[in-house]
Amino acid sequence: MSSPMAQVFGSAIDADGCDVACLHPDAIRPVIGRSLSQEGSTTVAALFGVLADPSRARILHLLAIADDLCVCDMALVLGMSVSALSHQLRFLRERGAVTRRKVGRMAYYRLDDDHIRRLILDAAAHAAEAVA
Amino acid sequence: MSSPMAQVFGSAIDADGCDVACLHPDAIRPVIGRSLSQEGSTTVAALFGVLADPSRARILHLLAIADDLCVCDMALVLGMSVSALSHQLRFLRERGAVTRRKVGRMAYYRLDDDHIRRLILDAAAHAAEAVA
DNA sequence: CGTACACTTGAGCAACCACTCAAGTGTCGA
DNA sequence: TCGACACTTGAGTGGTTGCTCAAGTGTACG
Repeated sequence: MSSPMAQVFGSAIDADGCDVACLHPDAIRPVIGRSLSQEGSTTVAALFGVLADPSRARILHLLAIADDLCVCDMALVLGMSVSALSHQLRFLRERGAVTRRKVGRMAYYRLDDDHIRRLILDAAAHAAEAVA
Repeated sequence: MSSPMAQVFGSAIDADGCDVACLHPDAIRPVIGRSLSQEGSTTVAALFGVLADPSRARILHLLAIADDLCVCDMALVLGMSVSALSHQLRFLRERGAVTRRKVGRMAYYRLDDDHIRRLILDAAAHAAEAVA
């Protein structure tokens, strides 16, 4: 197996075979082998996919500014059904974005991914700027 | 109309009405009015939606490490059909992520959003780390 | 016990998405 | 002027997704 880099970055074509078909060998030679691999792109897309839905963006932003919230309170603040919320929280939990703490019949969710916290807070600030 | 902040951040419920129905008034009062609005969440989701597809992630990453590439060369490097690529490039162009420069019968695309450039490069590096 | 409650889950459905295929536009060279 | 070429576009399609609705799980409390 090759290095970790080669697993995420890599190309389907080899550098030598290129010169035959491509139009601008000089333009593409420097990037051959440095582009995102299929596998790497799937990982990247999955990360952004977590944030690429309005409901999930609101859930994650809410958890980013509050520490710990139960499903019922989140549903109230966000104005969405408990069922829809639970489905999304399951999705987020399976991807490691949030964790659940059960107390009696309640479930408290917490944002558990600093990368995602940074992304959502940054994007929300960006969106506020764009409106201004 | 209210301030730009209130357009992006805001809530469907008012702070006073909460105390009746919610389970943890103290937990949610601090976040009332600070959560992402429907409109803000749509903007945020649209931004991440651009990056939430493996093919688009590879296209954008390729353009992030190369200045300027024609469709044909991109198709070769990425190993995808020219038609599929053109559809995605149209999508990216409509959202302002890339710009097109036409020279004769060729079209050169360039990444034209620094926010997206930072996001894709950061995420790709992150993915490489995760594999290691 | 038994009911109420907080949450979860499965089925089903309408909307969306990324692709292929085929046809179309505009440019270049012979 | 003709054909090859680089790219675009529209139609169609299989797959995914985010929701609702209804049923189910487990806990608390009388």
